[in-house]
Amino acid sequence: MDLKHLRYFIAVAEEGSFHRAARRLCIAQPALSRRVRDLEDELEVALFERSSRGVRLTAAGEVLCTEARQIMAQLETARERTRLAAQGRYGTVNVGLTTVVAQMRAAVAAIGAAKRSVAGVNFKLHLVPSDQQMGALARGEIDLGLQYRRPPYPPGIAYRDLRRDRYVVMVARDHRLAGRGSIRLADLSGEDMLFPSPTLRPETYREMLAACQRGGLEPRIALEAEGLVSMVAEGLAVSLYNSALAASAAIDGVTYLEVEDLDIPLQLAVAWEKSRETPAVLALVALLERGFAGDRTDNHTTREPNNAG
Amino acid sequence: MDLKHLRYFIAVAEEGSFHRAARRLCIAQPALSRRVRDLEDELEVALFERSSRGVRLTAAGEVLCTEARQIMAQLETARERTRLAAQGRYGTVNVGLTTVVAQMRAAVAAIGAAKRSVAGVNFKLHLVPSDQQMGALARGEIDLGLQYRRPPYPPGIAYRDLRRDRYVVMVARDHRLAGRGSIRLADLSGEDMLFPSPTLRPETYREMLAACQRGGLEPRIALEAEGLVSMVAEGLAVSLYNSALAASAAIDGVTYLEVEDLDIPLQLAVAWEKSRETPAVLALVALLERGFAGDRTDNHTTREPNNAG
DNA sequence: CCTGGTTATAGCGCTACGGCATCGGCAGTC
DNA sequence: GACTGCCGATGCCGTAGCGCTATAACCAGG
Repeated sequence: MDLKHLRYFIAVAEEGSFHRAARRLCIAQPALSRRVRDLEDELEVALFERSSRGVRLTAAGEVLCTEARQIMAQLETARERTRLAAQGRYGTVNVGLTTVVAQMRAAVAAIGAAKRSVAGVNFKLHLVPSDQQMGALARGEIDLGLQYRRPPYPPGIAYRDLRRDRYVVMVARDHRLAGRGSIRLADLSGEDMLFPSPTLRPETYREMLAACQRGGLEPRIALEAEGLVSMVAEGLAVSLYNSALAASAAIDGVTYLEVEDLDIPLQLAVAWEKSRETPAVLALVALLERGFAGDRTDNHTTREPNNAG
Repeated sequence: MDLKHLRYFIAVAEEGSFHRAARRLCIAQPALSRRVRDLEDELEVALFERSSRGVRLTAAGEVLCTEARQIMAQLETARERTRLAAQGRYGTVNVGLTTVVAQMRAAVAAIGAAKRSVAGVNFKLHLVPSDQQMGALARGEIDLGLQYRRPPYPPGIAYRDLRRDRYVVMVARDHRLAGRGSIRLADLSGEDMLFPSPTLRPETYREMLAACQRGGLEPRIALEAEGLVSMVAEGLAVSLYNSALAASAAIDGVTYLEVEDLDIPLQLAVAWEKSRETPAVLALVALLERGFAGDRTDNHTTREPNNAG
C-alpha cells in the first residue's frame, strides 16, 4: 500500500470520476486507472463500482476513504511536527535533575515557565544523581542536566552556572550550638556528623574532608549519608547542608547555622550536550538563567535571617 | 514522503544502525543509507546523528519516529477496516425510513438489535419519504429503505415483505360513528376526509379513490394530507390511518374504527440495491424479518380490541 | 446511427530504487 | 603505531514500476 495510491484513490473518490481525478492530479487517466486497480488488487477488495458514466464508492471504499484522509492528515502533521522539532518548537526535552535541585522552587518554577512559553514542547523530568548526569547527557538519555557541579566539564558538554550556594550546618533545635547563628568548623569538634560517602561521591568527600581539616576539625563520621534531617532532629548527628534548602528543610526540631570558615562553593549549573543543543534547550537555559538572575553570586554577604526558633 | 521511506526510517531508528536495519529489511546497507538520506533531504531536517559506530536519533528524528509509528499503525487499521467493510462487518449502513416506519416500535427495535449484534457497524437513520426511497437507493444515498410499498420494484432492487397492515378510520371520540367498532365505507358518506394527495402520492390516491368508489363512497376531501390527528380530534375531518399506528396515535379525543370493505393491503417492506448488498445489510434484513415474524400476514382476522373509550 | 462521455488495455520510455564494489573514519587490539 | 573490524557514505549499473500516448469497449443522448 503506497501513499501515492492512497492519494490517487482519494482523488477519484472525491471527483467520482477517473477522468476528472486524473486532471486534478495532473496525470493521464489510464495511469490512474492502473494505480487504483493495483490498490484494489492488493487489498483484494473492490473500492469502486464502475459504470460507463463514472464511478461510485463501495462500502469498503467509503471506509478506506475516510481512513486514507486521516492518514494523509496525520502525515501532514508528522511533517509539520518534525520540522518544528528541528527548530526546537515541538517534542520532548528530557531534563535530568538531582533530588536536591528537584526541591528548589526556582528550578521547578523555571521549568514550568518554559513549558508554558515554549508551546508544543513537553519537558519531561527525570531524577538523575549528579555523578550520572554527564553519562546520561552523553548517551542522550537526557537533553539537559541540572545539578550542583563546578568545572571541569567533559568535552562536548556546554554549561551555564546559575547560582552559588554555601554549606550550613543543620543541628537539632535543642543542640548546644543552636541559636549561635554562625559558628566555625572547629566548634563541631566531637560532634557525630553525617558526611558525604567516599565511594558514592569521592570528590565531594575529599574536598569536604580537606576543608574540615583546614578549619581544625577532624570529623567524627556517624554515617556516610547526607540530607537525613530526621536524624539531625533526633540529635543523633549534625549535618552539612545546602543553604538553598536549609530554610525549607527546617522542619520541627532542627535549625541551621552558618559556617564562617567553610569556603567550599556550591555551584548550581545547567549542562547540555553541544551536539544536541536545540532552541528548546537554549530556551530553557535562558529561562533558568533569568530565573536565577537575582542570586547568581554567592550571597554569603547578604545572609537572610536565621529562621530557627 | 514515501511509506517505504518511513518504514526504513523506523527500522534504522529501532536498530540504531544502518547495517542491522538493512539486514532486517532484507536490503543492502547502501540502499538504506540513500533512502534515509532522501527522507532527510525532503524534510530538510537531520533525523540521525551519524558516527562511526552507529546512529542516534536527533530530536526531530525522535518526533518523526513516534509519528511514523502511528501512521504505520493507522495504515494497518485502515487495511483491516477496509477488509471488514467489504465483508460488511465495519462501516456505516445508511437506513432510510418513512416517518410512519420511524414511529413503529418493532422497526426501531430491530435496528437497535442490529447495532448491537453487528459490532463495528454503525446504522445511520435518515427520514426518506416513500416516493424518494428508490431513487435514494439507486443514488447510493441509503443502503436500505424501510417503507410501506407493494411490488413492482425497480430492476436491481431486492426487497423483503415484513408485515401487512390495513387501513382503519380515525374519528373524533364524540363522532357519531365512534363506538361502532367497525363500519363500511358507505358509512362515511358526507364526512369531510383527509385524503392522500394526488400530486404527492398519485398511486395511493388513485387506489384509494377507486376503493372508496367500489364501496359506494364518493369521498369529500377536506385536505390532501394524512396523519393529522389533531384535525381529527377537533372533529374537522375523519382520516384513513395505518392500523399499526392507530393504537399509538389514539391520543385524547380520537378513536379508530375498522373498515370492513376496504381491501387495500398496507405492505411494510425493506428494500436494498442488489449491487450494494453487504453482509451488514443482509444481517439487518434478517433481523427485521425475525422481528416481524409474528405478524407477517395481515391480521384482519385476529383483530385486537378497540381501545377507544 | 452517430457523437461524446466514460473506463480499460497495450506498448514504450524514463526515473527511482536496489545491488555490488569500494572508500573513509573510528575504536579496540596486538 | 600499524592492524583489524565495524560503521556509514559514495559510485556505478541493471531493473521494475510508473506515467505517457494511442486505442478499444461500453453506454447514453441526440
